Amino acid sequence: MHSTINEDLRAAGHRLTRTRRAVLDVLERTKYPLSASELYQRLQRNKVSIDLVTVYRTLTVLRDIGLVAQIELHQEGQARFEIQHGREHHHHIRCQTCGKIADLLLCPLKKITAFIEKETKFIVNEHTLEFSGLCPKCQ
Amino acid sequence: MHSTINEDLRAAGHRLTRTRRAVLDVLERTKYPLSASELYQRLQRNKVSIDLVTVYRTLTVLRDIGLVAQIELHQEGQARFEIQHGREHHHHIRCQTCGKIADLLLCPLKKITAFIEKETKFIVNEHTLEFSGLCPKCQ
DNA sequence: TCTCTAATTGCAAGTCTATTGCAATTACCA
DNA sequence: TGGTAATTGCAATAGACTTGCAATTAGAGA
Repeated sequence: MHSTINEDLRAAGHRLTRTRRAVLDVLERTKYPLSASELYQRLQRNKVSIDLVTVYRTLTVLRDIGLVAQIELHQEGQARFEIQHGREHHHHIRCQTCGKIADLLLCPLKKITAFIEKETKFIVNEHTLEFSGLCPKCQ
Repeated sequence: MHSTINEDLRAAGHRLTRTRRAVLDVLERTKYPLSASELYQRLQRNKVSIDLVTVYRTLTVLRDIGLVAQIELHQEGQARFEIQHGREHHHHIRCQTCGKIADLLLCPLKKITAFIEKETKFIVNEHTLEFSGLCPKCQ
């Protein structure tokens, strides 16, 4: 598992350091996308001393080579990150009251993307699709 | 047209001031969503002297009563605002190279929302759907 | 029209997320 | 083992957005 991650990093001229492993470990153990500062706090709790700046830089590298996905939820004011490597493309829903984030294991946008490309003459490379509402507990 | 806007404001305990009219005017004349600072610059160009803080506060009020929509595009790092009043619900596509933003006059999410509500037991109140890619000129 | 109150605004300062410069450290290939 | 490039921490900075507060303004009622 980590061997592929290592290869992906090296292919982009990067190294799989202790720091990066620690960041990936936290992300792999968390079932929802984390912000940089949440990630930093969890590292501290695990007695892993990594500067917040390094967390940001690590997330940027991991995102740029596609191991990690950057997610922006409506009006949250901060980016979140989750492991992408080995996971299906998916989206999220967030509770407007308690902030709980759940995965949506679907993406209904393939046909729509083709339609948009025809209509707008854009080439579509990415899309963002996030829902918000009230989770069962907060209703 | 402005009469309804006025009523909406008053219903929420607000006033339609010269300042708010100026902000709405700029938004109405612009065919794509503006950030607070872009809006501020346009006001200055029009010799309308409104503090940037007031622009932020105005946009918050207009958004909260539903006259204006707040849009967040992937990795832009700033919110954008556009007139919602009298317009169809729609989404956007943004060029990753030149930043051009185009409207997509469609929303494919009604059925999907019903499905998500059934699957997750969330009540869905909002969704964000934005695309990015390359516009015809930048391909 | 005048007055009074609450909403609005500008200015200064502050908060929070994220980035950059630079020197010290570390990884790893030859 | 040495040399070089990547990585990291620390300090400073940038940028979006918010808050406190005093001054101004709108407009409802007298």
